[in-house]
Amino acid sequence: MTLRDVAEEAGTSRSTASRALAGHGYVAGGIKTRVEEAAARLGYVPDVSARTLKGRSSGLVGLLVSDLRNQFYALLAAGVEQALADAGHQMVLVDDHGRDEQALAGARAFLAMRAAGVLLAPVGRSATGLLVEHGTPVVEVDRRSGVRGCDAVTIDSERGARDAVAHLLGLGHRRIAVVLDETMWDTGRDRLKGYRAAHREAGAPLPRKLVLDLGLRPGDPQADVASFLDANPDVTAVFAANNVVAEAVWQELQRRGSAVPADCSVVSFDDLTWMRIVEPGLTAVRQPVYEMGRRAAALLLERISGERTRAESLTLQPALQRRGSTAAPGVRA
Amino acid sequence: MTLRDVAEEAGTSRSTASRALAGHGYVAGGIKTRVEEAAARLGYVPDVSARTLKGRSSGLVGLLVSDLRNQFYALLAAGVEQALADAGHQMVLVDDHGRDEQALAGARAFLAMRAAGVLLAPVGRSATGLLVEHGTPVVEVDRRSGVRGCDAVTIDSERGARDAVAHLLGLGHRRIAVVLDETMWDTGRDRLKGYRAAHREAGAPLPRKLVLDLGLRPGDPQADVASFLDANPDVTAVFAANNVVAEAVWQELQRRGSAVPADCSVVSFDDLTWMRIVEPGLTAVRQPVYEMGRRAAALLLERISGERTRAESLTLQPALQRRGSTAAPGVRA
DNA sequence: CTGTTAGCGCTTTCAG
DNA sequence: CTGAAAGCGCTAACAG
Repeated sequence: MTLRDVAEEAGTSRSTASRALAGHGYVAGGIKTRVEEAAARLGYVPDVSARTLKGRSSGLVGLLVSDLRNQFYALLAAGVEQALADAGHQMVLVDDHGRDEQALAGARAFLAMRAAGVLLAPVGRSATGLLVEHGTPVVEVDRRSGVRGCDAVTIDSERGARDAVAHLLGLGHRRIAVVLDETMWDTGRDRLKGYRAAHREAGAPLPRKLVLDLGLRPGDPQADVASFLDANPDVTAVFAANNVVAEAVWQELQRRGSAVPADCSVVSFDDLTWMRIVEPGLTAVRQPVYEMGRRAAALLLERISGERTRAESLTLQPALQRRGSTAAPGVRA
Repeated sequence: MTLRDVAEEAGTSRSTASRALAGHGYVAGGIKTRVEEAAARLGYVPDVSARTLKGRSSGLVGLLVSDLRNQFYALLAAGVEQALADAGHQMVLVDDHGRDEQALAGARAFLAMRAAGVLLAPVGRSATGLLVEHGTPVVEVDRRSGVRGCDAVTIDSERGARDAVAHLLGLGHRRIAVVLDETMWDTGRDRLKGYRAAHREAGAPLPRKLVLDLGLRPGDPQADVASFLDANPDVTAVFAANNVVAEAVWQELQRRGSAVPADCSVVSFDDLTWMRIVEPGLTAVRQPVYEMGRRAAALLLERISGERTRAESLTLQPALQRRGSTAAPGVRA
């Protein structure tokens, strides 16, 4: 079932059929409908490979994430898909499971399929580099690798963290722990910066040794949280730097029967479904994740279409969502 | 950067370079390494479109889901991606947002890119039909459209529902409501069947009018649950047929201050993260969703490779996960 | 306005 | 074992 068949069915040449279906170029009205009817009758579906080979874009856009099972990335992917589909593009989704080799393999696949552009949410630096080098339009999402020439959409991590910690300080907490799982990317680093900045701005002394870094592949994060809390019984509040560590913290507090917020207040960076369902609701820094996906895709589409050539960075603002998990030290919700 | 450049760099012909890189066909050892080095030096990435055009498969596999923001589908997609990536395929993910037109557009896109196969999780019947008609290998996941010739992986909905409701009946409940959002697919229908079968098997009379169908695009599901509960104050337990309605039910019980399980027991079909985090844990029918994605992809790969030509159906078994939300009527956890 | 021609990058006979 | 040649399906000049 090729264009040739359609042309024969309509009694015309392949080029005319091509023009009739593509819409550009001159075609007589009568012929045009005849070709369209023939195509419909035969159930003709144009071959993207042939079109791509001829120099036009594949219409495919790659999205690389580091863990699709994490609701954060799922939402991001949903936003990206939405914006791409509206523009008639397809999304090729690759999950690197946090491994740089897989990220590279994904990037190579994107190159091989001549992807119109790529969105990168994992950012091992190597994938970004490879793609940019080959001239593929790239937008980094959530994290930045520092490679020049690519667009980026991020969320103001420092600001979100500062707001969260300032909220706790405002309630009177002075022994606030921060729990994170990486400081190698700007997300983790900036959230730590925000934690410090909030203390500075409040004129509160920066507690020593209240930073717990679980690492990206923790054996048993909840156990680590447990021993940390055992070692620091004077902690009255915890700032969890993302949804994964927030879960570990929450579960551990539950396990040991700590009353939240009476014994310990909790704030999470990243606001997922369960945080508003649990009792008392978990105070969280809401990130516009779906929106971030949409905006990133939009930025990429501008690049692809050539409307814009200069790299652009967008920073979205998070918002603190106050719920029952935060109160003054010792106070019940 | 084409094969021609690599061939020139290696001082050989295109055909030889092709054979050297592809691995099949006769190539002298020395030449082979020379070509490989040249390719590496130039950063050559083969063009999938050209390869596809030449008759080989695109290596792309489509996945159509109805709502990626729903964690169920995100997990499914993650499982699919994992299995596909292991086999060297890429996943093109389309979200139809429950609209049949979008599903069709997605299916057409899959055809246009000559997808090696497609996994269908939304199953408006039309997409399945179109793909099967064109000879694309199709695996239906979670729901079946009834179209012949495609493989399927589903979860035993009736059995899961029966177990859940039998559990409630065993605890002594006799006024058990079932809340669902569709009965047009086998998922909804079978869960309703299971609800009835459990009553039958327990010799319990089937309550009249305790079936609440919220519909797929409910205005305000929680409000509907509220008026239903108002109208049926004698209900002592609720069986929620999926994670979406479970959330509405849970939130409404919380809003009205009903004690779970003392005032009302709850079971959900589909076990998400939040259900084990809330207090008391939500008893749920655990579906192996990620596994279902992997198995479905595996089935598809068998079809694609031609190892198997007969359609095959797989049914996975769910398992009831008992938590605090279910107890005998009137009993506190 | 329409048809002929060439060629995108690759693979694959088929001679050499 | 290697190279020349043809062609996958489509589009874009360029003649007619």
